[in-house]
Amino acid sequence: MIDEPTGGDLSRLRQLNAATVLRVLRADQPLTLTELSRRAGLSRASTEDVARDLLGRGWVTEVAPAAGTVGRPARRYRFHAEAGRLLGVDIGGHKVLALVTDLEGEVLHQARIAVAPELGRRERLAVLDKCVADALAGAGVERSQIWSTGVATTGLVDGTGKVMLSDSLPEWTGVDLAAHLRRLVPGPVRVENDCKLAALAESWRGVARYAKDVVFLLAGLRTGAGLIIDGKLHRGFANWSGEIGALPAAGWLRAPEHLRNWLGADDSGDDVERVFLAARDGDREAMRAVRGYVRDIAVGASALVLTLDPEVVVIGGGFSRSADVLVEPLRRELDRWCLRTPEIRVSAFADLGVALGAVRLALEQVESTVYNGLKP
Amino acid sequence: MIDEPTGGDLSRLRQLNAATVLRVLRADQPLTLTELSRRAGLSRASTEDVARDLLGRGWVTEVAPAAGTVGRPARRYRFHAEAGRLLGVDIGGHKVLALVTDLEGEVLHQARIAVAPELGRRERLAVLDKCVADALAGAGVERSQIWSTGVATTGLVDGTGKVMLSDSLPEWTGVDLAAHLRRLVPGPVRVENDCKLAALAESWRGVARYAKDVVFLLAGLRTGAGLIIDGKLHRGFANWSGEIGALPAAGWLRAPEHLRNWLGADDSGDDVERVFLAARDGDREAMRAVRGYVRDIAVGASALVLTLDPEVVVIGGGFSRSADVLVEPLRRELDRWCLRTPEIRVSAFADLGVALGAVRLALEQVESTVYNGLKP
DNA sequence: TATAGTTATTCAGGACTCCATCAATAACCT
DNA sequence: AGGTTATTGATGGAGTCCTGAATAACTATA
Repeated sequence: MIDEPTGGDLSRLRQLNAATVLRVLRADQPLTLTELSRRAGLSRASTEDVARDLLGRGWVTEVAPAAGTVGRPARRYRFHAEAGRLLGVDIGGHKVLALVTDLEGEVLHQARIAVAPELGRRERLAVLDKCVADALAGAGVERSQIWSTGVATTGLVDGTGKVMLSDSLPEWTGVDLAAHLRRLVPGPVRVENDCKLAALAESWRGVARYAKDVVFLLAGLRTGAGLIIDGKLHRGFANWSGEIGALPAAGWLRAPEHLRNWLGADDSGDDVERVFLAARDGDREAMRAVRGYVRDIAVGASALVLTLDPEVVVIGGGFSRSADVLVEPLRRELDRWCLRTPEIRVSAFADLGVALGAVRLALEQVESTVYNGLKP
Repeated sequence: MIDEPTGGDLSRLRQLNAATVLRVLRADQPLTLTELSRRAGLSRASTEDVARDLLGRGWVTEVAPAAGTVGRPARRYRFHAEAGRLLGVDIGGHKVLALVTDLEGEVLHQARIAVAPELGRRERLAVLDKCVADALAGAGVERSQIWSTGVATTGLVDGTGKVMLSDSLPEWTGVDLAAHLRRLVPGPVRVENDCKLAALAESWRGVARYAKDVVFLLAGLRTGAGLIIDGKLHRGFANWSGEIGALPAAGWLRAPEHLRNWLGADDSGDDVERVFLAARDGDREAMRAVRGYVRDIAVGASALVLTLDPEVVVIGGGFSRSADVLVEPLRRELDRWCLRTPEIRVSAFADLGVALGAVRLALEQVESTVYNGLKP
């Protein structure tokens, strides 16, 4: 959050203290000055000073005092989440999803538009524009109120917000999403790969909240991974981290074949669910197909786990709806290969995870400017 | 380095400033006050104040003014590396190595004792004691001058400094090295796995100095890995990171067989070098053996690279002496599997790398206490 | 209903750290 | 010996934090 705690000016100290007060306040909501000062490690007097300052800048607001307490009722403050809005967008193969949230990441409105995977670039961008407009309208928010935007997309993304490579959407390669979004909304725009953002969401407010090191598996017809290392999203030198699936020995390329074979010729994407349903009902062939799928997935997953030794593995993506059929076999397979099998948890975000990660990306941007500067 | 930049007291600001001045000073050595103030971002007056403070505490010393400059010669300061000593120990299968350094990590003396791999636990610990004593005597340093100690050992280490598992030295499992060393020297003692520390050394003052993400491969009859992620040593939840070798699909278990087969029945460890020499001389069979070895190693290495997308891969360990025969084939194999092949570099530490990593571990301990507190 | 008890708030005084500025000082070069 | 250049030292002012005493608001109890 803070770039370099290099010390310096007196005002720098005030900045740091203001930042901690804000952080404490955001950790749990309405606090009295005395509580605040205790948790921030400052004297009451200074805390008051800082609070007045933050109040003036619009970062915090006052809440009605709590009733029914002994003594003079204390003023209570909370983080002013309504001061600005965040936009998080998930551009997937089958849908575009836009979330408008407050500065806490609380979702105010979501808009969703289904699209065909074979849709062209221009048309997809048009859908994106429409979806963002819908979300803003639904939340009753002007474009100008958006402080920061996060965008998730399939494919690998470079540092500037351009899509470098997308094998599921060939037409998508080369799109400069950051530039496109910047025309729509003010404030910074950051773009990132969908797996990575789903991982970020899980470590932010998902099932991996308290873990420092997390492996997130996006399980679907496409298999992907996102890594949280030391509490932060790991990107790597050229943003190609987590691409273990490219290694044939990892088994991820072959894995979905087991499911497709069971389905037969009709390979329409949405039908894959049927295998899991059948397996749950005890269909022998379906169970075998699922087992084969898991066995293949598990090799790559084990490679990730053995490399990083994470605290928890999170299963997300389309197949996570059928996680009850997947988790136990996966655990058994990981037990087979790993020195220490991490906890396995299933995402609880349904198909919102990626978009929430995008929101988190937007929020990180805001936090980084807040915590060193407190300018806005 | 700094736990929580929580701000707080006025004295905290002074601490931060003192820490930055020290950091600046350590980055490159003798500096005048004006230079120091410029780089630390403080006013000259404050810098002087801080410098006087640090001088009084023994953290910096004065150097003779530079001659041949115009104007009044400025006082020059440098980090007082002689204020304390560090001890770094590498306990390997075939040798015990102890380094005594100053606070910059400059080696004052090294002591080395060769041991047989089959040596028992008590005897090995006795050798360790001897080696430490030799190193101290050779450097002319009293035990009491040692501020901090780092220990590298084969096998996996738990958080308290106990060896949890060592397959190369079965008798070693369960040894409480931290406790043992604490009886020998004052100050904190930290213990870590040898691969991890070799990686740390490379990112500290080795060939991976400027990289944020590094995969270090310890190539020898045993293959291992250490990971630097975001500039820090990655340990994982239970300190089992980098153990990709446990996965059969990674090929690391099988890899040395290629070399052993060429060598024939006489499998004495030191002879492996012969394969590489023969391969360099053009022996067809030897070349085939080396190629097979590299092909197997490369699968696991690719798994690490694809997972993390590091900037550089460093080859260390016993075989790094023959790196000229290994690097090119390895690069070709990585090209085959990886989306982006990182730079490949060869360690320049010969067999000192692990011990230097141990020194770095000791130094980190000192830095963490220095930068928040400045007590000693 | 009045008073004691409890907790928050407000205010003033004191201490510490940093900065800007200016005069004094020291060494080197010509 | 004088000029040049840079450092050193001292002073005053500003910003921030802390402590402690006085005041304010509300509850509980007689």
